[in-house]
Amino acid sequence: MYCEVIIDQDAKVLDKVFEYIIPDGMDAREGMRVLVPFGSRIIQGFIIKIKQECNFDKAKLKSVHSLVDDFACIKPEMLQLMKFMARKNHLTLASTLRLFITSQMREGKVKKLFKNFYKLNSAVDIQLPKTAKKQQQIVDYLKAQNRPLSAGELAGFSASSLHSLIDKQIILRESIHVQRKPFTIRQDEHRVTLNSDQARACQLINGTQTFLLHGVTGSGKTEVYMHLIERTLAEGKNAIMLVPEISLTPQIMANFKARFGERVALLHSGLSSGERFDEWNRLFEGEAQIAIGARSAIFAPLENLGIIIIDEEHEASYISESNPRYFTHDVASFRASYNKCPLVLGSATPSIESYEKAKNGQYRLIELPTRANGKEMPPLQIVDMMNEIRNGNSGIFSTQLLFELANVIKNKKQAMIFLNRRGYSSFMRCRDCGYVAKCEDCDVSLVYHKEDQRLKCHFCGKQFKVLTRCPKCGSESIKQGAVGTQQVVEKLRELFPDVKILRMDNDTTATKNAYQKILSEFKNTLPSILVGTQMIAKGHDFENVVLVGIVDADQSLYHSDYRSTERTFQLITQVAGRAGRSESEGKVILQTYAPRHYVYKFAANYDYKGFFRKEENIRQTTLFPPFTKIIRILFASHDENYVRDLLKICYNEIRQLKEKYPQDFVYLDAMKSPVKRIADKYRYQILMRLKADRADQIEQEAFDIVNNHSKDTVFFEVNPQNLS
DNA sequence: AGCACGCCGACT
DNA sequence: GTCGGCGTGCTC
Repeated sequence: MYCEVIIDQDAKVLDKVFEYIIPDGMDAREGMRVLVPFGSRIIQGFIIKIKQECNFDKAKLKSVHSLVDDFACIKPEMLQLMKFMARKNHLTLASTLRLFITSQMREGKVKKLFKNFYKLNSAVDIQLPKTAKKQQQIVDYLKAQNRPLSAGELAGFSASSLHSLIDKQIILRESIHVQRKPFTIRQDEHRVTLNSDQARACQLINGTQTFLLHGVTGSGKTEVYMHLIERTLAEGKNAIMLVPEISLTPQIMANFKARFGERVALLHSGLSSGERFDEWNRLFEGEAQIAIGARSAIFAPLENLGIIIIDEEHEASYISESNPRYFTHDVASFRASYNKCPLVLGSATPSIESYEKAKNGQYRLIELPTRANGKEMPPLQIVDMMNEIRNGNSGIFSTQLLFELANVIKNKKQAMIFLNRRGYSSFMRCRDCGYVAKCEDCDVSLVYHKEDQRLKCHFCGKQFKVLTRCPKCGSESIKQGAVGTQQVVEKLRELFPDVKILRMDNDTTATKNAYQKILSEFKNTLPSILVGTQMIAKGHDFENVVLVGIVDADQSLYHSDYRSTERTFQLITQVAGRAGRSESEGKVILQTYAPRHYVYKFAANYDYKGFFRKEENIRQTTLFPPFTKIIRILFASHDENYVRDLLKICYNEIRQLKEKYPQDFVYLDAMKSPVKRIADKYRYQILMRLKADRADQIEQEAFDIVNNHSKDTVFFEVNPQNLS
């Protein structure tokens, strides 16, 4: 017997099938991990097929060295998914396979947690010399406890006394597999009866379709999900639910634990690798039937799926932008159709792509048009900052926002200030010669962080000393550009010196529990103001928050990205939802320098459909996704001449492709990347836009061209999220 | 990725 | 004469 093996190394040249002989008597099955001789060493691989014949020269074939496990860790569905994903996203098979298992299942870095327990050997009489006092203490302690104790529980005694007792066989050591218990918060379950919209949604969701559940903020989508999962379990099937990483808060997890107890496995980034493995294993062995987690939980090792749910489906985090690049929606849709189960995409502000699919019938649209608590969304006021400047106010805050902030403080309530830029200010610029401080490896402006007096590169993380004089012209008049969260906090502290002002962004939540600490501090202080980036936009409901201020709404608008308007709309809707969650009246103030932009008109009325129609129309006339496909081929290398030549060669061949399909190309050009250098690699790119009908075929041909010339300096990206 | 093989410079 | 630099090419 022979087998096809994928080597667990992701160099592109190794991304092919290698054949091996299965030795007689070896119980090798498809999906198993194996060790195989490879060149002069022995490495790990995966059997993806077992067969009677082989294609390779039999004389050169080697035999499988050994099996790593006694089970197939990759199930048949996942082997098919591997092929699908690798083809669709131009990935190596090995890097795809690796998504399906936990990291420590590589390199035999082992698996189940075994802990040593110690107990008295009942078969021998305990006779200790009187001098061995320490040893006697251990024996007495074990007698008193009358159960096996772990090393931790015996930590009060010295290891050497324990070891001599083991040598004398008075104490026996045994290794017991223990389950790591990553989650302990308990919460009482509160079950809500579904309202008629929710009940109707649950009834409609069935069969093998994809459903787009468009529910306004606070319409109770989570209740629908819980109900659907409950129903799925009752049918004896399993469920996957994906949520954005940032909404994997303890509160949400506690809700699901309360409802489903041990049947749910939670996969989130806070888990240690050991905990992660145990949760994975509970799913693999069928002990848990529900997988809840961020993006990667879509690969949960569950069979017999009865439903897949993607909450907040518009979130960018569902698109993997690095290493194995993939779209979670594609994977979910593959698994749903393999398991013949429904796929539910839920959002208050669906992505334009998804809503378009619902509109043309690929998805079935289900709406939850009313808020479960019957309250209206808080009124949203747009403040024209140009007007403020004309009236002599060039500060960060408008008079309206300051007025409302003062009100909040007077009434001992809370406010949230949202600003999507961390740091103190965006860049340092010389007033005299216009010099802007840039990272020496990345060709991007450095961001000024006042607290630690550093200039930081948000691309590569490098830090630099603050400039006191311009390195170019020597002038000392160096000025800061647009404001960041640090500066907002500083200004607020000046304005309201007695009020607690907290900041939450990537910088203040770097340590493990900082996130929770900031939130609970905010919650317990009245009055108080929380300043933050995207992070504060999600999930947390604070009943005393009566004001939300969006300081510079335009910020996400000016990314050279076709999705920036859509994102701005989603962000505003989400942030606005933080105000007025409770009895007290809420209010949202949005500051902008472009008050006439259509996104604000629709956002102010929470008019998703109106926004969709406008945005759809724009994308259609300007030929952007979902009406076209954008392909970006990035070439990056330390050697600038090399990339430039490579780019030229590939570009010429792709131009011939354009001549072959002249009516399908909307755009084609080659250029330097917007960020010309990252981590000292020079970046060039080919950009193309293809009409949807034949895009897949042309994409493949373009990929083959590029892949022929270079296998490791090229990055092939479809509809990339950011074009740096 | 790793590792062997291979073909040129300065060293106990 | 040899040790060792890293370019090239192969791994079932």
